[in-house]
Order: sequence, then structure tokens, then C-alpha cells
Amino acid sequence: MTKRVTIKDIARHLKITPSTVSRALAGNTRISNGTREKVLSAAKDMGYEPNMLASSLRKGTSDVIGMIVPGINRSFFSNVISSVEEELNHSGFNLIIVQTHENSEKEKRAVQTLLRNRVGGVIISLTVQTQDYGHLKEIVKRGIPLVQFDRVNKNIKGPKIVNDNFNGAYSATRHLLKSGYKKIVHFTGSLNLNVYSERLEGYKKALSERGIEFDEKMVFENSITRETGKVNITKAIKEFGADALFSSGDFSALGALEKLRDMNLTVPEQFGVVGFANEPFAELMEPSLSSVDQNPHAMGVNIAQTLIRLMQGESYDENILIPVQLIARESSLKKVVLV
Amino acid sequence: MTKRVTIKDIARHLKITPSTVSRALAGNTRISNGTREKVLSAAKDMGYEPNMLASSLRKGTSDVIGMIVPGINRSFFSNVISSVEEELNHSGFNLIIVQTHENSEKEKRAVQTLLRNRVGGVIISLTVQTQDYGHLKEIVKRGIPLVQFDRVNKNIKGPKIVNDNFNGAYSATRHLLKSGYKKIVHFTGSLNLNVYSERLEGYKKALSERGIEFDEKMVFENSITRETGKVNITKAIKEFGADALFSSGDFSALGALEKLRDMNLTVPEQFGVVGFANEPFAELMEPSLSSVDQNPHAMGVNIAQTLIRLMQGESYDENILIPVQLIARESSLKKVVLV
DNA sequence: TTGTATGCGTTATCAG
DNA sequence: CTGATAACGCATACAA
Repeated sequence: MTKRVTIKDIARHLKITPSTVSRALAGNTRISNGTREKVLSAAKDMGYEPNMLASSLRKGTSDVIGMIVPGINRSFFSNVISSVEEELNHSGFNLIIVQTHENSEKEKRAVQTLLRNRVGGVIISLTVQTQDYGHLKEIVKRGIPLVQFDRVNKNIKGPKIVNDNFNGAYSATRHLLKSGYKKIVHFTGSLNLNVYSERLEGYKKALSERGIEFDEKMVFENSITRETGKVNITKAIKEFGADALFSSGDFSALGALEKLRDMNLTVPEQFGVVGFANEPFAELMEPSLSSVDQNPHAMGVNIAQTLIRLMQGESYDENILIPVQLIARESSLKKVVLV
Repeated sequence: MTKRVTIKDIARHLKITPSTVSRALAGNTRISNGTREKVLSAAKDMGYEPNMLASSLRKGTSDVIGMIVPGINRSFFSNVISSVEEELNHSGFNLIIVQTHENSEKEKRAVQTLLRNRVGGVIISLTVQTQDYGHLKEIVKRGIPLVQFDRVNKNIKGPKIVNDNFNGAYSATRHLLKSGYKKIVHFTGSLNLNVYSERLEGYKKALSERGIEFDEKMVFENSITRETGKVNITKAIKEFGADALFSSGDFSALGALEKLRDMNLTVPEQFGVVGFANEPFAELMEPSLSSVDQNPHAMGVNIAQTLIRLMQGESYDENILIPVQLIARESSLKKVVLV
């Protein structure tokens, strides 16, 4: 446990003052080339490592960015995180990741932790549970740059970066209709979340465009897990004679596919399925699962760039829409019907 | 951007000294119940949030733990992270996650960042590339608690938590032999990494136990991706007449399965496959992929508890072995042959 | 039990 | 261009 080398030590060693050393290390301030070089080489020789705690304390902000997500084990989030991180690192920032596991209490504590550690900025995607937005307001109130993404609250000021969920759902549903399916049910998460309510609207639009009357009973809310997928697909077929499913998540689509197989219904011949998120397993299944890709990389890059601009003082209140892409695979390719 | 409330503000408001407030907030020090309550309620009323930067700077350590991993988008790591985080949160610590993307330079920078931010402890799983261990030595040298897991370097002092890779590979290979397969090839990552070299040994033992001579040409090193899996399975069949594969990773096993299908070889009838890691897609494939589960939850809990003990001063140098479990699925169940 | 004094390491301000 | 001084917010040794 060696004693840490500080700016003072370098100053003493070079017989100059700490302020000069600090300036030399910072780089930008007016300082003679001679002393700068001396300081830098001494710093290296002595094994100096800056203390960011002290620096941040003094400066009142830090280069650490906090990112709060429901969970890192979903393909979408893990990919967004990777892209955000890469982009932030390029600009000299470091990323802290905290998971909420869809628990709003954990979300509040996460925000608290980040504020206590005086992060330079916060990136967040809300939990399903989140109803009270005091913690978000607190971030804004303290003047800390905040970027919301994916699951956002429109009433909180600041940039929000979301997928074009409406058009993704619209394309998916339209694709099923074009393929000749008639009775399409919809599985969705909580409609309190923007992402799901937007997708529902896209689904509706595709139906109405075809003159199909929307039946809200054919929308299964809070049905986004593998298990609920299994349960509800049975119900959908028995009660509504459904012949296709557009699911707002791949896991419920997966559950449905498994159940359909148990029921000896063939996919895509007798039943069509399209999911959302394009999880890695989608292409590996048999039949492979059609899904809407959310373009997580583009979203991550956008989030990072937006945050950086925000931290540079460019304060704005913008909504950015990230395009999505329908990946049509076997599970929905009954036949192609031109319209 | 409200002015931050500090201990001084509370002190002024209550007409006592900052030290008293500090002690009251810390809780443990000797202080009268009256003032403690007054301080706590004032802190709440005034919206006080401790500044952990200042606290950590003063104390010389922080409650933030840094965790460095090759990537969060692999099932194993993401599950370990979740468990570590949960366990650490219970004990009042916070987790920072940094990815290296298998890049040893990023790994070094990650360590540097963590040291500069004076984290209270470091958890790390090395990249494939890592050859120079100066950054790990630096952590130890500074007296910062360090826990290595999964991909570890035995020469660095401190606890190392790894799977029972040897027995996992041994069971997997033995299972293939028992199922009647004769010519088993092995796909592995870089044998510089402990995890892969240990698995290779397990594979060897199972072979020798059956009196099968080990042929090192049947080991395909650096063949752990979906793409290399496809390439090498072809080679394995053509050159060695292989009828089974034990792969040290699921992605290469996946590639192999895909290629086998292209070649019109049926699994498990004509060819057996067992992977390692039990990625989520393993059970979803057709045929489902047998794999070795690494028990990431147990590993995460162990890592966190070990680190906490280390931070409490219990300095030891222990190797902990986390058991693994072979999950036999369709891809290897040709028939059961008793031994 | 509480107050006083000091320093953690850095940087901003003001002189020179 | 460089030096002196103070302050960021908190916690501790010591004194009372």
C-alpha cells in the first residue's frame, strides 16, 4: 500500500508550486513549454495518478455518467449500453450502469446514489412500475443533464430518445395482413408505458386501414413474458379464433410459438407470428421468428451525443425518433399477397 | 439549479457545529438522542443529500465497487453482474460496470479510471488478450481489494473465483462417450486463458478414461464464435471423421449445428453436440443444445461476499470453485449406453 | 456529548 | 507565466 503521489509531491520535487503543476497537468492554461514538459515527465516518473474525487469535488462536476436501465440482460438494453459507452469513452467520459430490475424503489435509490456521487449526467429508461417522477424532477432541478430513452415520461423536461414504435407496429401488423392473416391479436406490456401504447396505435392503424374493426378484447395487456404468452395464445385462439399474433415483445412471441407447437398448429401455415425487439434467439428458432429490430446501436450513439451536447450547455428539449426495421422471417411468411 | 445543502447549512440552521451534524448523520458515534433526531429531521426538511465525493476524499475510500468484464451481452456475465450487484447493494455498496470488449488496452484504461475515482474495490474478469498484468499488480499494490473471477491470473495475489471447468468439460465429454459417439472434437478459445485450458484437461481425462488416445489436432483453438464454429466443423468431419463435438462455448456449437444442418447430417442421430455456458438460446434451438451451465448466480453471490470480506480486512488468498452442471438436451441424446 | 482545528487533493482567483 | 491563498464538503484527532 504505497503512499499516493499527489500534485504537491510533484511540486515539491520540482521546487515549484502545486498550482503550476495543476495547470501543467490540465494542459489548457497558459504555461511555458519547459515547465510543462518537466511536470509531465516528473508525473510519469513518480507514478502520479490524478484523484478524480478531489478534482470533481473542486470542480463541482465529474466525468462519470450514470445510466439507469430496467435490466442489462435484454438484448436491446445491453446493445444500447454498449453503444452509449463506446461513444462516451471517445469523448473522455466514463459510464456507470445501474439496474432497476423493473423496481421503482430501486430506481429511486439509483438516482439518489448517482446524485450523491455527483455524476456529470444521467441517462435513464424507466421501469414499468414508475408512477411518481419526483426523482427525475430532482435531477433536472439540480441542473444535471438528463437524457431519457425508450421508456420515457413526456412531462419531464429534456431530450427523449425513443424508437418509432408506432411505425414499427404498423409495419408488423400490415405485414401480417398482407400475408393473408385475418384475425390478429396483440400482446402488449403495460399501456402506461409510452413504448407499448405507441405500438398499440400502430397496430390499430394497420387494422383500420384494411377496414377491420378494432376489438379491444383482442389486446392482451401485461402479456409480455414467455409464460403469459403461452396462456394468452390459447385464450386468443379459443375465444376469438385468432390466426395471427403481433406481440410487442419477443419473449411472449416465443411462448406463443411453443404453445402453438403443443397445439399442433403449424407456423406460418395456420398461424402467423411477429414479435418486437429482435432478440438474438429470434433468428435461431424453428421456425425463425419475425420481429421488429429496434436499432439499438443508432439509439445508443444518439443518446451519448445528445447527452454530451447537453453537458456542453446546449440546453434543448427535443424528441428524437429512432427508426425501426421489420425483419420478416419464417413465422409470418405464409404467402405474399399484393395489395 | 438549486444551491446544494451541506452539513454546514444544517449546522448553521440548528446553531451547532458541522462536526456534530456530521457525527449525527454518520450515526455510529457517541451523540445525544436529542441532537441526533433534530439533525436528521432538519436534514430531511432541508433536502440534504450527502456529497459522497467529499466523504470519499476525506475517508480515502468509497462505497463504489468497480467491475470490469469483457462484455455484458453474454448471458454468463450479465447474470453474474446481476447477482453481484444485488448482493453488494444489500451491504450498502454500489456497482460500476465497465466493459473491455476483449481489448486489453481498454482493460488497462478501465483499471486506471477506477483507480482515479478511488473505488473501494475491484472485480475483474480478464480479456483474451491480456498478457501484461501490471494494472492488476497496481491495484494490489495500492491496497485496494481485488477479486478475480472466471478468467483469472494465478500469479496475482488475492481471491480467484472460477467455475469447476475441469469437471464440467469432463462430464460433457463423458456424456458424449456414454451416448455412443466415438470421434469427439473439441472447440476452444485461447488456451492462454485458464477457463479454456482447464476445460481441455477435462476433455482429455474423459477420453483417456475410455482408453481413447488424445489427438491434439482434434482440438480447434480460437474457435469459439459462430463463424469459426461453421468453418471448423466442416474441417473436423472431413479430416477426422468426427461424429461429435464438445465446444467450450455455445456460440461455436450453434455455428456447428447450423452447418451440420446444411450438410444434411442429423443431430443427434449422426452427430452429437455439447456446448458450454448454457446461453438462453440453447434450449430454444431445434434440436435443443446440450450445454454446461455455469451457475452464474452462485458465482456472483460468492464474488460479492468475498469482496466484502476483503474490504473488512479479512485478507486471504483463496481459490473458490463454483460447481457447474451438464444440461443434457436433444443435441447429444442419441441413446443411453450404460457403462 | 459537543466544539475546535485541520486536512483529504485539487483547482480557481487574484496577485505579481 | 508563476506563486500564494482559499475553498469544494466532509470526517477525525484532540480538547473541553
